[in-house]
Amino acid sequence: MSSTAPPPARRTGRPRNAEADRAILDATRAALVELGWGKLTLGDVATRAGVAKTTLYRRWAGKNELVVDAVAALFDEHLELPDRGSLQADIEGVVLQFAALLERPETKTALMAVVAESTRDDALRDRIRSAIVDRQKSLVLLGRARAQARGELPYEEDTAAAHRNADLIFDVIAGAVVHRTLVSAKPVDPEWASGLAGLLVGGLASMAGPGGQTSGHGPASA
Amino acid sequence: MSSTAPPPARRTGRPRNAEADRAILDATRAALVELGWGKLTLGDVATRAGVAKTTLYRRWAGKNELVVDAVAALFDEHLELPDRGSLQADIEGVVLQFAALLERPETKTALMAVVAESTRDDALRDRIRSAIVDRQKSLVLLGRARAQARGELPYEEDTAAAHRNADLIFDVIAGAVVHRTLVSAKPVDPEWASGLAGLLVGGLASMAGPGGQTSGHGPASA
Amino acid sequence: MSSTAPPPARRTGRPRNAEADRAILDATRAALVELGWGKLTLGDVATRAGVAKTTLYRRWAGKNELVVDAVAALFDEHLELPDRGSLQADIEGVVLQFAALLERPETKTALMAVVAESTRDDALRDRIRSAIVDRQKSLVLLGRARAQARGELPYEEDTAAAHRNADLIFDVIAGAVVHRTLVSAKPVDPEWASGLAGLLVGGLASMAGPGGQTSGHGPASA
Amino acid sequence: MSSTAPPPARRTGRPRNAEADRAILDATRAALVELGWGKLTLGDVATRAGVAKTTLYRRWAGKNELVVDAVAALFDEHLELPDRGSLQADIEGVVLQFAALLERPETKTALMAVVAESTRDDALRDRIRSAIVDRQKSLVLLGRARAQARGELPYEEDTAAAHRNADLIFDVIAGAVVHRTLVSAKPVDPEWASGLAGLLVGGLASMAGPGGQTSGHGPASA
DNA sequence: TGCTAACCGAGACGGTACGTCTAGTCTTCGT
DNA sequence: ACGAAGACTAGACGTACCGTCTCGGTTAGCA
Repeated sequence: MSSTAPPPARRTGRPRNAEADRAILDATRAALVELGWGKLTLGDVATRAGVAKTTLYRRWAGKNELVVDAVAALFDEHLELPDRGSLQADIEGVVLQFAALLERPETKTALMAVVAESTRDDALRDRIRSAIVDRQKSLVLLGRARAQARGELPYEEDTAAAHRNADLIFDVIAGAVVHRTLVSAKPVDPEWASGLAGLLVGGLASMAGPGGQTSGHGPASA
Repeated sequence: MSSTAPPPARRTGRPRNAEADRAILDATRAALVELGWGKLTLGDVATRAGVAKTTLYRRWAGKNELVVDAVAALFDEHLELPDRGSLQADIEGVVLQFAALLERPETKTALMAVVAESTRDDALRDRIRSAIVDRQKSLVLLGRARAQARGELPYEEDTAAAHRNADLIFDVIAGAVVHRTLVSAKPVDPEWASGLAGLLVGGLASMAGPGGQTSGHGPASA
Repeated sequence: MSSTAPPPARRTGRPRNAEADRAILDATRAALVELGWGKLTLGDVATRAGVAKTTLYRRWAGKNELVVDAVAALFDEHLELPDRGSLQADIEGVVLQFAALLERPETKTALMAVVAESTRDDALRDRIRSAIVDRQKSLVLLGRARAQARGELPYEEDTAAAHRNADLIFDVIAGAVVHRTLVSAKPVDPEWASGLAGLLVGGLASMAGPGGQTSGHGPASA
Repeated sequence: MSSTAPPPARRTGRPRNAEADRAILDATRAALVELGWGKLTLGDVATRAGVAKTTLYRRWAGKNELVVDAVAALFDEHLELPDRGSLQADIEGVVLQFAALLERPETKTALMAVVAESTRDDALRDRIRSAIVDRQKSLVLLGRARAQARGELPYEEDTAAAHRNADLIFDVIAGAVVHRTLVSAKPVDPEWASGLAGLLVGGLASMAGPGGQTSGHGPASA
């Protein structure tokens, strides 16, 4: 999460001011909310943080890296998955939790901005994936494991298929929430979350039930 | 969809060069693919279009407006929904079609860029919605109507619930495709499309079958 | 004095609006006073004159020509030389008269502007000379003739020397007044005019008296 | 003479590159000769000087200030007054020296341009006065002191009158040379210089002789 | 205690693009 | 043919940030 290149164990000289890191990331988030990605300038971030521009460039390589780091921290804190007793409830929980995160202006702006930028920058995409996306995906895996333990879902024997399935569910949940929030610009309220969860639980059940195939070219409910 | 301020029927003075509009929008798309949103400069667009910068600023207020107009045209051409005989097949069709659109570099870059910018600009969001999103949503409505005609889905009596349901399906399909493409950065191939379609058809069936409830906190398939 | 190319007696088509010429020149002078040469724009002049830019360009070739024409008129009106009875008084008179002209903001600004431009444009310099300078020089010749008639100055026999002398006196008077007004930025009051006239009368007398030499490398009053 | 805001002894930050100042002023003079005031662009000056436009704007507020500084340097180097043994010869010397300076294309163009602009800008006029004019005036004072030491001119007792007198002589010399060069567009050759010097020496002698009055409304040679 | 290496702030540097403005030309309509 | 309106190309304007580079000064840890 921290800097681009973790300093290779310096031993001498004045150590870096640890407070500066925090001040810079805070300032980045604040500036992002006020100005948006396009108007965000590193000079302004430095001023807000009470730090010289040099200091900032000494620690991050550019705007992208800085903003990804600034946003990634938010995802660390706010994603967990308390066991709510059923797959339906667990899905509703994670949907609402993710939505709450996305409603925060800094998250919304920052996430879309870095994702947009990542369409042209593979390194940035990898960075986003490891810093943000993979953390969310683990929740999906956790939810599935719980549902399997409860007997709501069968244990998957084909490992590759299991992977594909988890990826699909993850893209559906995350994508739907993001699209609802940012594109449709409508609220993710409990009712909507329940609808989405119901759709998914129903779909998963139908796929698991009749023949257990997770993917196939034939009709799903034939 | 056309220019920012549709000229209010001027009657005097030299008329605007209609070719210029086309040249500018073409140049914008080309520059977008080569350079990406961040490096796109209006001066460069003007040069490519063989037009003075002034002409460009006379017709569009800024980068956002220009790019939205340049991109909106792409969405006009490529969205249709041939009847493939089943709900499952129709969904697969729309998913693959939308994915094909998103794979094109100019669409990918441009769409994400304007969406990102729209998180800070309500006018821009409305602009995107009317130019791009609403057109896609009509495909969802068409698909549902066909499925109902075929007997695959029941007719919804509660109009409000029907609306909510269509919105949900739309967010799920569009969101999942976008997330798969841009965030997960994996291909939307027929297999994945089939999986998604199967999940949705199953889910829709389960919601319609037992009690027809679109939202409920109880287990979906108990 | 009027347009750059005196229209060669057109006979067909709509005749030019004669009022427009006057309105444009008035607007030019007004704009010149308010904005100065550097900030004067032809578009602004056209607007002030209630005339299209095209009309303006059809009649004058550019900024220089327009401003010279606009300024030349001012010099027509204000130069005459009533006989005040002595060379000293006549010089004081012409000095004060010229100074009064230069104090007017439009004259000051305009004259310097076109003179400055003329350092790079020989055609413009000739234009200025015939329109403005030569008119003033005739006053010097008139004053000398009167002084000779009164017996204050001897008749010059060497015609070339007489010419040189008149040129010198003209440069001294005009130059001193301009320098006092524009560079030293101090008023040309009667006291100063008297001092200058006294200096010149004394100088002329000393040159005419001892040997009549207009040029000589020896001391003037030894 | 130096920069717009003589930096009040900054102590922090990277110090300014002293060579840049010289390169910019040199480039300004060169561009002025080639292009003239009207076509001179600061961007071009920056390019010629091998310097960024920003650097130029950081040190001078605009075209006027830059050109005044660029020209003022010439006056520093090229104006001095060697003692030539007599008032007549000293005046001839300063006239020829000043004329030589004015013949140089950059001086001619630049001086007239800034003087013209100064008719609308008091700050610019003060700048010109302190940077250029006052330096020339000191030569007049020096010449008078020498003439007084030689006994060619009496010592002035009335200090105010002495000031007025010096101002008059200065306006006459400078004004006559400028007018001859720029308006009459004729050369300042030794013959003309001698004529002007003779006129002045004679005038000064006549004013000093009879009654010593430097200014008066009565005839000068009564 | 003193050395020394890495830090820090400030701010100038060469660049690039911005969005605006003006010059001077061209095109259309209406008189 | 003219006048008015206004679009056109071309290019300078002065500003804002970029990311880099000197500076003079500070602050640890090792000797």
